[in-house]
Amino acid sequence: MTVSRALSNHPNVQKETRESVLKHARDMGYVKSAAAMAMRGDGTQIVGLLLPNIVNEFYARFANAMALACDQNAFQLIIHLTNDDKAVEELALDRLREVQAQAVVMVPSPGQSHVEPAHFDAMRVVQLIRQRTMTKDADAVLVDDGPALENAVRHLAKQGHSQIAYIGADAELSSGRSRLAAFEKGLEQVGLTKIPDLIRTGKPSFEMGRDQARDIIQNSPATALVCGGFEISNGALNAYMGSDQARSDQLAFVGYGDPSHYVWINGGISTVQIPVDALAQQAVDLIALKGADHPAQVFSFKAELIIRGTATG
Amino acid sequence: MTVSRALSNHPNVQKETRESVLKHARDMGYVKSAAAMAMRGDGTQIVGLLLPNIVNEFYARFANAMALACDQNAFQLIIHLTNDDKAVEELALDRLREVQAQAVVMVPSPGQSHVEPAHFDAMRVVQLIRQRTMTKDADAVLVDDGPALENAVRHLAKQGHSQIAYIGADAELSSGRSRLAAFEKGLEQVGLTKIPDLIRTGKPSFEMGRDQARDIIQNSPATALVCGGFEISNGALNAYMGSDQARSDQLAFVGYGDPSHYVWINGGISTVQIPVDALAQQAVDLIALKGADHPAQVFSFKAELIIRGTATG
DNA sequence: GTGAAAGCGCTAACAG
DNA sequence: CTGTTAGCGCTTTCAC
Repeated sequence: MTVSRALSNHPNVQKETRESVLKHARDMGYVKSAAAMAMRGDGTQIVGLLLPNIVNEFYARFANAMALACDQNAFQLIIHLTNDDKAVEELALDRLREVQAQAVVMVPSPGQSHVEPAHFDAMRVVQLIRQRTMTKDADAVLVDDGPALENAVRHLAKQGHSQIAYIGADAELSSGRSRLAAFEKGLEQVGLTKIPDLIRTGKPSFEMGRDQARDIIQNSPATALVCGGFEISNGALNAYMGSDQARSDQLAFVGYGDPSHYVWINGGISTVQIPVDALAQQAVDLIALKGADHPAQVFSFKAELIIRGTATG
Repeated sequence: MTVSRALSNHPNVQKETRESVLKHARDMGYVKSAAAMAMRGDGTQIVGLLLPNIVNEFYARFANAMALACDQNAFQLIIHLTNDDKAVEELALDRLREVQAQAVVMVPSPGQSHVEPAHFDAMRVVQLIRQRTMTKDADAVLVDDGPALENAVRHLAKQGHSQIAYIGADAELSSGRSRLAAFEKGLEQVGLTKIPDLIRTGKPSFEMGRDQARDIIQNSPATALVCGGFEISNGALNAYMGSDQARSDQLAFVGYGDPSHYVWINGGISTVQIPVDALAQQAVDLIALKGADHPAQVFSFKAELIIRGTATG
């Protein structure tokens, strides 16, 4: 009827009629049914965000920036936590498909995608931080942290360290591979030999970082430790701060990601800083760009090494 | 047709037919349209969460717990950030109504609700931390922090402090009123007189906390500072850590909320610890309890004073 | 055991 | 300028 046109801003409706309709609608608190619109095929305003968790400050800041941007663009942001679990991730994607989400921004969980079926559908996909090859064309917003990690090793070597340990993700993740490669490249650049026992890789998590760091601190001759992952860094820091004061004072520490409190801890935690706001902005730009076709672009943002107290000589 | 019954687990369908249907559905990655279900009146699986922000570790942990619980209960969690702005909040609520969210968990923004219209509708409402009187029956999950705050004052007095400052939310918030009252009650209990210049209230935010703390540190004779809010605490801590080392060493500090890193900063930040996981669990229980009627219950969880380095004599 | 009809809220495409 | 028809995907009736 006419009210539909009035509410949809169609031209063919009397000025007074429209205003009357709009007023009444406002008075009775009417809102259009998103379900009906979706069913007609008008699409939804829903965007999904899949993260391992949301307590890690990096992810929290990313989610915060995205939520803000989504509110501005009249999107609804649905968040699912995957805990880096493939099965949970697939479930979340299916649920997003149920509500016909326009797009998903996701941190792909480790493990090769076993030829994912129709888990994506019409959703635009933006991969964050990590990149997985997938059947579906997907944009990617990545971090170029190689130079910063090499730089960390060079810096530590210059401080006289020759026993530099590394904790990072294993080769299942593209980011795990590339960070480890950067670390090793750094060693090579300064002429240090790779010590297998000081290189720990695995499924990245707070617990993994904490346990590996604890072991390194207690049982290895390492004099410096470099982290290659957000949760790993926090876990390792937990072990570092909890360890015997004298022992940790002898260990140089370089974290990954830059939670706001790192600057206040232990004279300042040195770290690889990731430009989280730029990443979030790029991700939102990609999903706001509801352009029809998908050129599947890849963006990369440079990380920076920040030297503070824990890595000065 | 028959496939509908098969997919909906109705009894009236041949075993082999059902299995065939299910198999094909899985193969082609079929998922039910949430839009169609919603339109029929079956309700949605959507739950809204309205928070001021999500970088503050308290809110992040709350959101994390809720997101996890929602995934388990097959809910979809839509997050909107209000930045404590009333207008933004109302907009977010309307958007949640559009998608027929089952429930909203919200931290009400400051300011009396100007007889909110139909902003709620059929959504179950759970107020978090703060409570606002509203036309709609709403559950509330609150923090009983009075005893902990009184305790903080008593502890500081016992350490010899007589010039104790307080930064908190103003009277627009029930929580602001009650925390201030608890602080003053604490003063009274130890026989200290209230010093108006050392009591700062206003719209709670990181900036507000930082600026007030900076002013107190630089221009007041206070020897101790108690915070009455999450962002205020982080802002004040920022000023505290950034201030002249000598000056801040002379100032005892009691924060609010217990971000994981407080324990590592400056010998340990004393603080009022809120049981965030219990709060989140209660909120989820309330929304999972899709029981028809609304008894509008109020829950209260006890906060605890944690004394660390910054409040020891 | 299976099929046909109807309706949830909305709007594009046609009448009038 | 305004009204009617039809159909988006799904599940209840109610026949068969």
